Amino acid sequence: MALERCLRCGARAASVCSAVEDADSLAILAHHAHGMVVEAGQCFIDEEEPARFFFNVTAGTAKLFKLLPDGRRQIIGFAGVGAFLGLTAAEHHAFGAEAVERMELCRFDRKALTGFIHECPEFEHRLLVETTREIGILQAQVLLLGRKTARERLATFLVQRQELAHGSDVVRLPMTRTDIADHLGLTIETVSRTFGALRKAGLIVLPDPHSVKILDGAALRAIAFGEND
Amino acid sequence: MALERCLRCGARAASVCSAVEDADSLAILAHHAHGMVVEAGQCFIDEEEPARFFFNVTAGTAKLFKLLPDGRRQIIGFAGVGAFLGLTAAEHHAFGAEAVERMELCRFDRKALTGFIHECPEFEHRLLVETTREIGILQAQVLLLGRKTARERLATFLVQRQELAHGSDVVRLPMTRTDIADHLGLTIETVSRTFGALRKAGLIVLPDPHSVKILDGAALRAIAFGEND
DNA sequence: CGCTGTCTTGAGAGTCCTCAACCGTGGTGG
DNA sequence: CCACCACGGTTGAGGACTCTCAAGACAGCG
Repeated sequence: MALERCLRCGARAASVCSAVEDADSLAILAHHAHGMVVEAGQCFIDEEEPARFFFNVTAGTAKLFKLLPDGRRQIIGFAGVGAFLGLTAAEHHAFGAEAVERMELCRFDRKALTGFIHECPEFEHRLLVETTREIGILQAQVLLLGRKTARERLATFLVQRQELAHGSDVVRLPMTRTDIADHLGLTIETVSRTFGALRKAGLIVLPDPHSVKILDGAALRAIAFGEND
Repeated sequence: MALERCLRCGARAASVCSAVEDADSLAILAHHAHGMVVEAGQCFIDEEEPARFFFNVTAGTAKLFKLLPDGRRQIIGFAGVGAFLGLTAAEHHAFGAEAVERMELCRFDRKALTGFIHECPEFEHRLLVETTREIGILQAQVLLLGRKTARERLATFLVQRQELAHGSDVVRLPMTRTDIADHLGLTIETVSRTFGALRKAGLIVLPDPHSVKILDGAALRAIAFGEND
């Protein structure tokens, strides 16, 4: 039954759902959950679209983006396992979402879940913690885009990715160079050149375009935090 | 008594406090509130400082900023009447706050208010709405910093300021050119030149450095949203 | 084997930054 | 009363970082 799926969910520990502990409430939550798969490159939230669903990422990675009429794109962030998407102050989404790699999602009807949230203070509390954390991440991104150089931006990105990988030396980058560029407010060429510069400086190795081996994490962090050029 | 002060508070309608409606809860909230005045230029939150207090802005405007070790500054946003400051996922503040003009604040002890919030679901719900709104604002700022030109950034800023002024043609800018530059990821010279360019184009008039009269709001919005050059 | 898509690398251009001078206002004090 | 200074803002000239345009390398795939 549905409840079992939630209990066995690999993303449960990382997600807001872990706030729901008692079996009755979890049964209700499970009842509203609809599992789905999204293939790489597929869009599952359209910017400006009415916000009908919430999504919980249970596998894979998504890119969240905003577009300008002439096609310029800014990737607001990447959503990995445990991310909760679709909360919005307005009645429509303020950004689009597209799978970077094959994803598994848990979809909730927005109206139904909104009612459930109101009756489950622990869930709402956990959401508040998550939105607060998200604000901190976005503020850091604002600093990056407003005041950091290309080199500092890429170093920051790599440090963040390494933290997501629990400090492992080898970091996987499921997104393309274009995605990284649109995330860091740069062009694909500048991203590529800056990767090359970090490699030449002996800070990283690039076995292939979708993974990085970090040789000198301390130096990378120093660059990221603006402690030297 | 304290309750009366909350009930008569001019910022109440605009703030999260309006979520607390019943008298008993409001009395508890009022009991934790400590009114204070901060003069222009004074700092009331230091970056990295342990987060001991929440603040509710009841008058004036603050700038919220992050610094890099070499002095580069990014203004994350401006906090006006009704803004609730100090929510953080970590135990210390991730940004500093300084009064742009004389301010009045309502200060709450973080631990005490956190306890209150847990017992007042309406308050927590309202905080979630506000943090969600804040996320939307920050995402728009990320788009601005990552992908907009200087002209588009300043136009966006003026449009936002006009909305805060309820659409009035004459918009007050309490902050300095340096503050605007640090908010838009530009230099003071570029801000000044871009103001000049918008003035020459007949879109705005600058009676003095701290106010703008908007002559062609539609054109300004078109520039802001990237619908033309 | 050619096609497609992604990434890399190079050369030149452009937007914005840096450095610098100048202007206007307000406050201070001789 | 006015010289002087501090501060914020404006304007100009030159430079730099990143972008644009372009070509080439490489892997995957029909």
